[in-house]
Amino acid sequence: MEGQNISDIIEQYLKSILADSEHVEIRRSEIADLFDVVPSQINYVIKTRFTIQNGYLVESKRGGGGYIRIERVNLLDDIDVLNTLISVIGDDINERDAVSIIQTLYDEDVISRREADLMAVMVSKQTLALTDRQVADVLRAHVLISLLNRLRYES
Amino acid sequence: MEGQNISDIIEQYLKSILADSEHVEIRRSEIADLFDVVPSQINYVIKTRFTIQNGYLVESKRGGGGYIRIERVNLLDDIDVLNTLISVIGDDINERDAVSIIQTLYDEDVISRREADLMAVMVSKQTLALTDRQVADVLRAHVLISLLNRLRYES
DNA sequence: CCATTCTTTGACTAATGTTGACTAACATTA
DNA sequence: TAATGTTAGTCAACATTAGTCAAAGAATGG
Repeated sequence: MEGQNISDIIEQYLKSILADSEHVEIRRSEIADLFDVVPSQINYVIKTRFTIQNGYLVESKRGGGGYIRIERVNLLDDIDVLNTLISVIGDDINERDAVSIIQTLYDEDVISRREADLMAVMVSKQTLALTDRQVADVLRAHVLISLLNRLRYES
Repeated sequence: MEGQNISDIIEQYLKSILADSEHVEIRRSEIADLFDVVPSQINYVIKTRFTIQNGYLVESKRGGGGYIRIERVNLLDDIDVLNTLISVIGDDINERDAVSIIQTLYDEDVISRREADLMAVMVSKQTLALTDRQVADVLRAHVLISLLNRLRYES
């Protein structure tokens, strides 16, 4: 079932630590050595198995004393709303549609008036001032999806 | 726990003093000796961790009796925080400095934790995913200034 | 058996930290 | 005032981590 491949084994290892602790902090090369894989495989495991959809937050730092930290977070009840809205966004979105999504979030009490205002500023044409409107639409979609993903959990 | 590298440890040391006092005045070589690093590492720590974006002012003097003085500034007391921070941003800004500014806004009770989190998402590299990093830095400055300006209204 | 998806690998890139040689500013003393 | 000593500042080389990406290999489903 599980544990067929090394990625699954590493996943289980990390999750066994996360069963007791709210977070786990690793040195990438150490875990890679422990399981005798190349360091980038750790990135693969994290990218495929410790996503925000699964309730995990990942942060890292490079350089001396660098680390990768995985944190377990509480997903909120608004998941369905958020999933629906994210699926609506697609690869690009114009300002009008973006604002209507933000309005929906406010109507559904997912965000406050002030948060809605900040988000609206963020997706406005004026803020995303780029010469290429297509690029701006793509970027706006990026921004919105990032924000919605952030709303999935609370810290 | 963080602070695996010596720069983090020195940062924590200085901040522990600043927790009680409005300022800390050091002799560079003494701190360098204390932590067994070269003197210029102290400059590195200050340059990366005690910037105005972080709410600190640094002044120093060379020659006999020289010193480095780090002061915690209360941006709210002085002038308008927002104006101060906006003037600091300039034409472009990297993610690190942007996050420092957002952190300062939170420290100064201008924004809530959640608003800070959302703003951090907005200025993150991942969100502002552009091929050209320079363009991303310019856009980030634009975004931050737009957000700060929005914080002026209502309240 | 083929096509598709998932996993593994490593070369290259990026970010951050550490070090030391050299420079600049200031103070003291001759 | 000039010379010397005592500090801090700058900068570039080097060191130490993690991230990206695409190609190759393995597993899976039809």
